[in-house]
Amino acid sequence: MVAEEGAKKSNCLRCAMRARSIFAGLSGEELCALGMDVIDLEFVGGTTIYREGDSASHAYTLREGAIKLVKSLADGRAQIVRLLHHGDLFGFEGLHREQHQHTAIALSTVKLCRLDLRELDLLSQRLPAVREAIFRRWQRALEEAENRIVDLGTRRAEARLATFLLQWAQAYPQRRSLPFPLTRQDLGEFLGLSTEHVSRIMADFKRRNWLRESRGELEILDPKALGAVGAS
Amino acid sequence: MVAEEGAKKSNCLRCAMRARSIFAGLSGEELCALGMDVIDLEFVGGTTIYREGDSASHAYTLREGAIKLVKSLADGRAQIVRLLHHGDLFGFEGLHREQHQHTAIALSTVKLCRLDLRELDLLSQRLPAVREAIFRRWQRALEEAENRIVDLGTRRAEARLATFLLQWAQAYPQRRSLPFPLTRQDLGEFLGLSTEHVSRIMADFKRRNWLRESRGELEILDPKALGAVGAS
DNA sequence: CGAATAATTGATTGGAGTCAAATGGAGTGG
DNA sequence: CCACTCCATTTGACTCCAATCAATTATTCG
Repeated sequence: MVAEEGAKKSNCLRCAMRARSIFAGLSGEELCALGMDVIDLEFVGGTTIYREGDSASHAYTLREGAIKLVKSLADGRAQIVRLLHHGDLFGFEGLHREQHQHTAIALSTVKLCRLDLRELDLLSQRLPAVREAIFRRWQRALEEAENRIVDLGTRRAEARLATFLLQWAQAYPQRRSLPFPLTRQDLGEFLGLSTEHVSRIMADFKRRNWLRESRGELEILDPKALGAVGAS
Repeated sequence: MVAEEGAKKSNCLRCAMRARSIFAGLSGEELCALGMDVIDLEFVGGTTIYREGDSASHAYTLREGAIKLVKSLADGRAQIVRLLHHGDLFGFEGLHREQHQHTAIALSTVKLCRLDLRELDLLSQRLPAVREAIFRRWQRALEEAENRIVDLGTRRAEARLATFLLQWAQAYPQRRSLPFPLTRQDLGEFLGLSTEHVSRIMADFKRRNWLRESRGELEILDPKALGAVGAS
C-alpha cells in the first residue's frame, strides 16, 4: 500500500476547521502575520505518518478521517493509546520531547495540516492564546487517558466495547451510519482484548440487532441497549 | 481518624523543594514579588484533601509523603488514577475546570503547600516560565497515563505488580527500606486487580524472597527477579 | 476467478474474580 | 500485661471471563 501523499501550502484563513483549531480567536491579520508555513497533506488508510522514536519535527491537525496512535511492545503486540477524529491534534509531544512517543497510522483516508514544531514553539511564546489552546487540549487528552485507565482497570469486555462504540458515534453526530474503519484487531488493541473476543462480542451485538455493519460503515440500532451493557 | 491540620504561611524562598518546583528558575526577587500566599499544610494518612466534584480553588505541591488520586465508581468500587510522591503537583486541573476531577487522599502523613488557583493563573500569565513548568508536568502526567494504559491493556497481573514495585522504589532512591503505605486494596485499585489476587501475588513474591515487608516498610531483595517477571 | 486477509466460530485452557473462612496484627480498654 | 475487637491479610475452593489454539467462512482486492 503506497502513501498517496498530496502536499500544498495551506490557506489557514479559509480553513473550515479554524474556529476549532489552536488558532481560534486570532484575527485574520494575526494569522497572516504568523509567517508559518502550514502544509496540507492527504494520506490513504494504512499510511504511517510518523513512528515512535522518530525525531519530532512537526505537529498535525487532523481535518478529516481517523488516526490511531500506537505503542508497540517488544513481543510484537501493540496497544492503541489514542484514537483521533477530525479536529484533533497530534504530534505535539514534540514541543517538549525530542522524539515522538507513538506511531501515528491513518485508519482511513485522512486530510491533515502539518505545522513546523520549531515555528509553532516560537509562535506560541509570542501569542499566549495559542499556547493556551494547546494547553487545554493537553488537559483534555489527560482526562481522556485517565478515563481509559478507569475503564481498563474496572470494566469487563462487553461493557468496554459497548461504551466505546457509543463514544465513537459521538464523534460523528447527526449521522445514522458511521464511518468505522477499525478492524477487530484495532478494537482489541484499543480495548485490551484479543481479536477473537472482540469478534465474539461484536457478533453477539449484531445478533441482538443492536448494530449493523457493512464495508467500513457502522449503524447503531439500539443505543439504549448498548448503554445499559456499558453501564455494567 | 481526625485530620490533624497544621497551617502556616510558607516561606518559598527557603523551600528545599524550590529547585524542583514550578517556581524553579525564578529569582528570589521575582518570588518575593509574587504576592501569592502559599500555605504549608500537614495531614495524617487517610485524610481526604479534596473530593472529586469539589469546586477547585487550590492546587498543591506535595513536599513529603504519598497521595492517591482516586475516581469512584457508581457501584462503590474505585480506581486509583495516579500515585504522587514528593515533588509532584496535583489539583492543577482546576486551572481549566471548575471542579476537581479526582478525590485526593493522603496515604501517609503528608506535607504540602497550597496555592490559590486564581492567583496562580494570573501569575502564570505574567510569567511564561511558570506556565511552561506547569505545562511540562502536564505532559509528563499524560505520558505516564499512557504508559498505564499500555500496562493495563497488555500485561498480566504478576508483571504489572512487579514493575509497579520497582517503579515505587525509584521514587525513594538510595534507600534500602522503602516507605510503603499502600494496602492490598490500594494496590488492587491501582493495578486493576482484586485485593485477593494482589495478596496472593505479594505473598508469592515474599515466599520467593524477592521482598520483605513490615509495618508500612518494604524492602526489595531481588530487583533482578522482579524485573524479569515484569518483562513478561 | 483466485489469493490473501479479515471475521467468525468452536473447543479448551488459564488467569483472575468471587465467596468464604481462617489467620494475623495493631490498638484499646480492663 | 492480657483479653478482646477490629481490620488487613492470607489461603482455599470454586466460578467465570477472556486468551489461546485451531479450523472454517466471509470479504476484499488484484
